[in-house]
Amino acid sequence: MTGSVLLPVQTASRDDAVLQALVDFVTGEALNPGDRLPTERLLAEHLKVSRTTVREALTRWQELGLVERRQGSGTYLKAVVTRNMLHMPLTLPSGNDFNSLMHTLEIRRGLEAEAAVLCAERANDADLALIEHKLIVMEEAFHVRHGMSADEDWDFHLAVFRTSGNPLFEQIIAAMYEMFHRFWEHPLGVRDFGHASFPYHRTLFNAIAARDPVAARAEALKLIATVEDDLRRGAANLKKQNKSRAAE
Amino acid sequence: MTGSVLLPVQTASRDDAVLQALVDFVTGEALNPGDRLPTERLLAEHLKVSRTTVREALTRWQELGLVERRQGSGTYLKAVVTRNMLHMPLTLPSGNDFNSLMHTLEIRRGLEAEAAVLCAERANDADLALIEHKLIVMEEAFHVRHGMSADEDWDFHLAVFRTSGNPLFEQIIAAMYEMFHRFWEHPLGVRDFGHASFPYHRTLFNAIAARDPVAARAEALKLIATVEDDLRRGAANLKKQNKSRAAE
DNA sequence: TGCCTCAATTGGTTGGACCATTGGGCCAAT
DNA sequence: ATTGGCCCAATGGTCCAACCAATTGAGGCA
Repeated sequence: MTGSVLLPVQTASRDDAVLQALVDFVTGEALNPGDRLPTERLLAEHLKVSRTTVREALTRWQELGLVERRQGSGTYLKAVVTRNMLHMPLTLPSGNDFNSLMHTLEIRRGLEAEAAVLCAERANDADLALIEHKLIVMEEAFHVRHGMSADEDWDFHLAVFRTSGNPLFEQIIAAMYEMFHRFWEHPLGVRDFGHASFPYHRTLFNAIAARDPVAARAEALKLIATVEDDLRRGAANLKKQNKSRAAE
Repeated sequence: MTGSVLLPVQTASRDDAVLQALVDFVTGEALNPGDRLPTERLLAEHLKVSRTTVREALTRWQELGLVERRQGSGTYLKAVVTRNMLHMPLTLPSGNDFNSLMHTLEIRRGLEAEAAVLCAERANDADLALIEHKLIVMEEAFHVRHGMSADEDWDFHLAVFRTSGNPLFEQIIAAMYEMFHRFWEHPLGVRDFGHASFPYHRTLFNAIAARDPVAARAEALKLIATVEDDLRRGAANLKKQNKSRAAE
């Protein structure tokens, strides 16, 4: 009896190999997003596999958003393809209810706080200048429009994430933003959505500028908390509306 | 000229329709994760489409992690399927270097702490019993093998994430784990990798069982910290090896 | 020049065949 | 009664050859 463990044998399926070969081809030819891939028939011939197998592989890339297929035209690259890509399929069951929206905020709560910490630890003077600039732009937009401006707000947060030195923050939180806003075209009766978060942008910046990770985390959490409050108010509004509508 | 709007012709490709029909079937039959779906041949016959089309649809579900196929056995549901699911597959480039791995740990630091908090707040007695069971299984495996066992370890954390009530934790952290495991297969000189994290599994459970969110966060952070230490040690080992090899 | 037509190209679908793996049932040996 | 080997039906994986449907561009025509 040895302490060793029996590992299952490697059985990489065929279309995995096709995908790998495709990665090699795309990187080898230095293809960029927008470029056209070879015909399915050509790929099948060159890779010595059937067209069916090529199609299964391409279907998987399509589902990941790496590629777009246009009947009669061809298959086009939609994103940069590299070896060692990290696939993260996210799916929310019934993504338009209050709970699902709140779930995206719970992720943001964890990640934005962590990003703020890293940002405060790692920001150099140039980073700070950029973040402050984004902050000022956002504040000006706020005063002009008497309300939060989604783009300028996002730009500010983006600068924070990038300064954290970890590209995953930007990618994942961007996905959360998009999930959130896909069902938030017009706020659920909350006219000044996001209004309450405004002052915490500056306090967050101050904490970062002071290189105070603990304070930065605290301010980031306060900021998210205001968004969660807004969401709860919106849900309450919606409930009221439904009730009065049902009473008719 | 009427005021009506010209909607694009029903362009939902065939396998989109198949997917929709599958959703109806799964919800109608009240299938749960782990249950087996009908044969591809049966589905093709009932839906009046070719088996190829059914396969393309199932391939997409597989890529989203909704379903798992086992040759010779069948196709099994892996997650809850509902109408109005919101999919957002996220794929990002990343390498197998030290920095990339550390980035995944920074994400885990933020998310596992948050998940532990939510878990401590929301766990009921049944949840606690399940988590404790996974913990015991993991501890037994540890004593038998004199080291951490990846599967049992993951099962424990999975139970925590699921109890948090937010499916996004599991999905995001699963991707982080996968990236880590890709690297783990080439052991980097650290024979007892993960060893130090062992005791914190029980302390984490104790905090959750005591419904103490603050303590749960603290224990989760300690656990991740040990993994970060292991990774740093591994990176140092690797560096040393390279240096001595270069000196030959 | 500008428009139309048509044929080649390309992804989408089909039916049918065969391969590889799985899992259960059966049976002989222990 | 249990173990191990064997077979076989069911199931996902791959392949082929043909046809359908959308797109594109070249060539013809007014």
